[in-house]
Amino acid sequence: MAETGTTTPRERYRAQVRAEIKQRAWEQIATAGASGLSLNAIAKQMGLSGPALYRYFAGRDELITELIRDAYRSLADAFRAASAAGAGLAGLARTLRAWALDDPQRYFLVYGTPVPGYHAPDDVTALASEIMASLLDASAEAPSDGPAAPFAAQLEGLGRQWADGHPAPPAALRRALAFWTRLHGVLSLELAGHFTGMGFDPAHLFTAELTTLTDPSDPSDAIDPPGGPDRSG
Amino acid sequence: MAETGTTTPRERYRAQVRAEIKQRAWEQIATAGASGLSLNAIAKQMGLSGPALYRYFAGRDELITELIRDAYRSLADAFRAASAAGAGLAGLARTLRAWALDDPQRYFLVYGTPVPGYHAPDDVTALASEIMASLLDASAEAPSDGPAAPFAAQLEGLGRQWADGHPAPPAALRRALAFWTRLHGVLSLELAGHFTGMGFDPAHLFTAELTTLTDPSDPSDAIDPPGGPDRSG
DNA sequence: TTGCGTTCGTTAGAAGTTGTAACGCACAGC
DNA sequence: GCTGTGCGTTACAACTTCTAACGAACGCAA
Repeated sequence: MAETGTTTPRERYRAQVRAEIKQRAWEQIATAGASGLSLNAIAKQMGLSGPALYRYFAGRDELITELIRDAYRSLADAFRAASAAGAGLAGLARTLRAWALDDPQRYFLVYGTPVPGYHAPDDVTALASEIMASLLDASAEAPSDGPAAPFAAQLEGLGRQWADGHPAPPAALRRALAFWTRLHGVLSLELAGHFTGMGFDPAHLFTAELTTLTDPSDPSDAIDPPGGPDRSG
Repeated sequence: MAETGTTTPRERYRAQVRAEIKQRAWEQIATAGASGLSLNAIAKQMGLSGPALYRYFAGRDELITELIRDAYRSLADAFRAASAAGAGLAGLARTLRAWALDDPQRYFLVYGTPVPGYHAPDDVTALASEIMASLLDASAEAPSDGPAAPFAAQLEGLGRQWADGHPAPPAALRRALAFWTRLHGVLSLELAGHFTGMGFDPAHLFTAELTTLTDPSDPSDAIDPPGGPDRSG
């Protein structure tokens, strides 16, 4: 079953050790955050000396970059799978939230505080584009008629730039952007613990914000219920 | 003008050195992030030996906690000043964005990736409540009639919990929450550089999201323009 | 099966970090 | 002017990342 292809024993061993290093790194990150990741501690856990790990990763930065890459790939895969299963914007939102709650620090590795000097390698930005492409696919499903809004008009033809030349109308771009920023806004604050002790269920806030995206004219969870004050006067 | 009160020369000197340490720390954080903060480097910059700083801060953690405290206080002050100047939700949004852009790492110190083990001291949560109070003040200004939405209904009487017993109606709580999460969503992604190279102005996206808060029924930047598809069929 | 070469893990060490301990000096207040 | 508190020092321990040099083990090929 394990059709590993033409890999030498050394390559297999190397891949296995690299995988174990990354797994231990994930465990460490989950409990101490990315800044608390220690190569030496990982080596000790594996019964190795510190410098041994440098045979597998050039250094701490490369390991973290690899973890970021895996995190992006994981989210991109989840989105692609959801898309393939026919999930719409709501399905993607559920996928995103489940992915985030599954490992909050993994979410923060992708969308959290950036290191000022760090610049993501090209393949990572490619994965980001793939994620955006799945999002645009789902955003384009819902029909968009009516005149283009001022900001949306600014988005004309930007799909080519974002996601592998995705040809999406401005309204879809606007919707995808709102999906991203609003759900990230709720999720990141929830995962950071800023809602603890506030007495409401973050999941409800998440779905309420989702509703503003999938059903913009649905008043059920709008900011202002219908029949508000007459603003024309 | 400088009514320092009854402070001994030693106290004044101590306060001055502490202030200089914090200032250098802010500079370091701005260029290398919070994880790149080094007490030794600060000491060298000030012409001191490493352990000298431990007379002023118990350790790295206490210094960072103090910086977080200052960051919270800074935002709370900015919000209070804006509120006192009669700023509404839009004014608070402008204040927030200017405060964030002024020092992105300071923003991330407050709303960025949390350290798993860290728990904020009580006075910091009190400042968070004060920020929330300013937000609720502005949120309560706009009248809210109509039936309470499902999620908003869950927020009944929660103002007492959030912000110094602030008596706000559910709709105001809902609005404040949306203000917080939506603007944070846009701001944090912008500051993290996730919009770079996408070809649109993050400021426009910010104001577009703000419009959904201050003018929920304004179609100008809504997700779906008016006259959308008939969803009842 | 017998080499040979790549790869791996080791120890040693440099340069950095946080943080503690002990010492001396200088300053402020009495 | 004396005295004690507070400050800065050096020395040190324990940790980190990361390099260098060495030896052993392993796979492959003849």
